[in-house]
Parts: sequence; C-alpha cells; structure tokens
Amino acid sequence: MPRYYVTTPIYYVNDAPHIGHAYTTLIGDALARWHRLLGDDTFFLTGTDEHGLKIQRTADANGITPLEQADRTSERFREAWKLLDISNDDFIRTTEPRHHLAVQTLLQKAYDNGYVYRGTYEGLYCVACEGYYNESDLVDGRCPIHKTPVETLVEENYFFRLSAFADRLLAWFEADPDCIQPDGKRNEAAGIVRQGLEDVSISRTSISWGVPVPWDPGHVFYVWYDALINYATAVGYGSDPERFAEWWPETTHLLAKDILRFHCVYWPAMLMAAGIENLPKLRVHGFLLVGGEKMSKTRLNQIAPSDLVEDFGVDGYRYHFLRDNSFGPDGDFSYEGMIVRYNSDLANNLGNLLQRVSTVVAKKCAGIGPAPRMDSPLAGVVAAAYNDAAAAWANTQPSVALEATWRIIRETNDYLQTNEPWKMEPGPECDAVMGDALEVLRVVTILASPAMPGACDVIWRRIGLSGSPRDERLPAAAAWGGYPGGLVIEAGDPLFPRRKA
RNA sequence: GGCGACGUAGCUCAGCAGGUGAGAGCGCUCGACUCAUAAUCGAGAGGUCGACAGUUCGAUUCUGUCCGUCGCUACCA
Repeated sequence: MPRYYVTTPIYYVNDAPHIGHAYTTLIGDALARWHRLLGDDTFFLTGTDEHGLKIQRTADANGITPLEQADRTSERFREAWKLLDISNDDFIRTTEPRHHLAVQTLLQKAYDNGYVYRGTYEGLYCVACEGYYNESDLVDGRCPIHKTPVETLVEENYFFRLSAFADRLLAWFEADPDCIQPDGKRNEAAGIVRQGLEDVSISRTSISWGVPVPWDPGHVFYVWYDALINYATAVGYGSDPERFAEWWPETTHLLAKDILRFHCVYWPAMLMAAGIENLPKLRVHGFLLVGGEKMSKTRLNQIAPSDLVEDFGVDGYRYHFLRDNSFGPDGDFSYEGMIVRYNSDLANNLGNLLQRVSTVVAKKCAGIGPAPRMDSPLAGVVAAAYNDAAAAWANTQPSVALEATWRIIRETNDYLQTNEPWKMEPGPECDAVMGDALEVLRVVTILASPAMPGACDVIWRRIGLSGSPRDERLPAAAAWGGYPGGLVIEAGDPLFPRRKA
C-alpha cells in the first residue's frame, strides 16, 4: 500500500493559534484526508515547538515554569485543531522524551560524521534582552528595545558545517524539481545557497530550556535545530528504525514562506549530515494577509479561527480557506469576501442543489431516490472534473481541486434547469433526471469530503447512503453509476444558510 | 546594489512551447423560470492582456529597456 506522510510545521508556543497557523494545518488535513480516500497508508503530523529563550522568558514573566508555559499554549493549539476537525494522527511536542532522544541521536550522528564542531561565537549582546543582535538591528549602536549599549560577548558554541553542503543542495534542487514547490520557492532556496552558506551556531550555553547536547551537557541545542527534527521523531527516528525506514521516504512538509530557509536549506543539510539519504518534499505557501497587511501581534490584526467558525461553521471555515487562496502566493483575507464565497459556493450552489433535489424527489419520486442512467450527459462532466481534481490534489492545489469539483455542481444546476423535472409527470423520465442529480451529489460529497468532512457526512446520509464518504475509495468511487437508487431521501433544513453581508 | 517574481475584465485570478474574433468565478444590466436558501438558468455590457522598442508574415504569449508592486539577499559612505 502506498504511504503518505505529511507534516505541518510545529507551532511555536509563544503565540496563540490564528488563521495563518490554521491555514497550513488545514491544507495538511485536507491532503491527508484525500490520500486516505485514495487508500494510501497516511500519517498526518502536527505539534508544538516548545523550547528556547522566548518561552523561558514568557514563563518567567508569568511566574511559572517553562513547561507549564508550554503546556498552556500547546493545549490551545490542540483545542483549535479539534474545533476545526483536524484529523492529525499524532501531535508532537518537542518537550517529549521521544523527541529529546531523536534530537540527540541525529545531531550525535552529524557530530560523529564531522559536521559539527566546537567554535566561538562572537556577537553583540544585550544584557537586558539576554540575546544577540546583528549590527544592522541596532539603533545608533544600541539595543533597539532597551536603548542600552550592547557589549561584545564571546560564547563557546557548536557549529553545524552548513557550508559543506552547498553543492549537494544545489544538485538536489536541480535533479528533482519536485523537491520544493512551487518553482519560485525552489528558486528562492537555490538563491540562498548560491549566495554562499556560512556555518551556523546550533547550541547555547546561556540558556537551559532545550535539549542537552549529548557529548557536552553544558550546552543545549538552539531551538531551530531541535525543532526541525520533530518530523523524524514522529515516525520513529532514534527509537524505531524499521518504522522510520518505512515512512521517511514518503515525507511531505508543508510550510509558510517565512521559514523557507530553515526547511529548504538547513534541514536537508542536517539530514545529509546525519547520513539520512531520503530528503523530504517541501511545499511552501504564502501568507494570509488581512486587509493587505501581514498579521502580527503588534498590529492587533490576528484573527482566531474560532471567531469565524462561529459565523460560518467548521465546514464553511474549512471550505473558504482551502478554496479561496491558491497554494503558493500570498492571499488576502476579508470577512466580506468570506461571506460572498460562502453564499455563492455553499449556499447557492451546493446547499441549494441538495435542497431542490430532495424537494423534487419528494414530490415526484415519492421520496425514494432513483438510480442514475449510465448514459447521463453528466457522466462525462464528473469524469473530467475528477481527473482535474485528482491532479490538483497531487500538486498541492486544494483550491484548484475544489474549483474542479464545483464545476460538477454548476453543470448539475444547469442540467436540472434544462430538464425541469418539477414539470414532469412522475415516471421513468423524471426518475432518470433525479437519479443523475443524486449520483452527482454522491460523487461530489466524496470529492468535497477532504474539505468539508462534517457537511459531507450529512449530505451522504440525506441522500440515503449509509456509512460515510470517508469510507469510499478513489478512483473507483468516483466512477459514474455508484448511486444504487431505491434509497429514502431525507429532506432537511438548508445545510448552509445564507449569510447576510 | 545583486537575484527573482509579478503587473490580463469593477474584484480575485486562469491562460498563452507566438497564430482565426482574449477566458473563469464573483459583481453589474436585461430576460427566463419558480423545484430551491430573493436560490437557479440564459443573454449582455465591460479589457489598447503595465509602457515603449525589437525579433517575426504575425506577440498578451519571445527579447531588451522603463514604470509600478513585492520577495529574497548584500552592502553603504
């Protein structure tokens, strides 16, 4: 059975979950659900990143331990994902023992292989910040936050020999264009490498909230080098070599463009340094902007998923973010735009189609859904849309996949309008039209289920089918003619009530 | 400064390995229908495909320059 391992970044617990975090997680969830429909053995991972100076400081400020601080925020992410119907198979936290073991194992390997060495880091240090600054960050030679003079400090660090991997990284980019997508993001990664790579400091002695360096316990690993390894941890690195060997070659990482450098350059190099041959596929998307501006704490324009779920429902929320933004470029979110799309795609097209079909079946077919005809003109529409949708999911383009799926819905509304079954006498001709419409609903429900699992379960049930679309297997289930007929159609309230602007 | 991306209907975008009259969705106008969530269907208006120059029989599609937006990256007296 094919395997599919997809990850989101692990989110740093210094920030509460917002629609940007949720966007990546949602893409991962939809992809995982699509692959489950394909029958792939699927593993979907998300989690939280919990080490580092910022967490330690926040904890100090709140008068609690770093772990307590991490517990609190990590829990908020788990709650958010539960709210959004996220079907992750695991939730990893970097504070877990399994992860410490993996980090120490992987970096020990890199050390043993000669890619980690002891050196001195010299930097401009602000005592109040307990942190280093680049010269360019300083304001008049002083700390930008405290306005106090910085001092030059020298710290013993371990360095990762990143500079040794430039050629191999470039060769990888070139040999396998699919390694990083979209193309533009791969070019960006290549650009970073071509600029010249310097070795990077990967340990700290000034803080203790992290994973200890195994060969020198006075150091902890710098948070980034600890965090990336989570992807390996979760499939058994360091603890279950057999499991790791099975899953690792099928890895796809989803990430936003701000962490491209770490994922597309540092991380593959670290894997090479540790002697791990298979490199992950990387899928990089842009930001969700709000009113054209980046979301940030200081602008106070962060939007929590729960605010929108309240107004649009989980499935309305999920559909919107999967459909409205193409994967790759930045996208602009607006509440008004969300209403427009919800009303158009969900209320007017899908919801209304279900409603009119169930009403006509009640009036003209005694409430019993007829079987479709095999030579329906809609069969070709469905087949073409399925091919497009499948290709789009394979290319990490949920918006394109859903657009293709919705073409079926539009064609079917058109089909009903043309045939006017509500004007027909009950009988074979009317049954044929309504059977076709029900068959469309069956297929659409399967194809849309990665985006809207809850709503699709409801539609599935209303058209008389048992079980759930998630139990279906593609591509067989998308073949025309699967609706058996003779099922009781349930009329219900509108599934997606229109929203007022 | 270097590298790169982008600039196509009111909005969001697709498309073009160069070739008859440029596309989708939404919005708008008109009409049809009334099974349906004031939903649906049809017709239509609306674009010098950023500007200029070049290559070509022919460019929105290729090349160059410029303007504008943005990203990555470097540096500065």
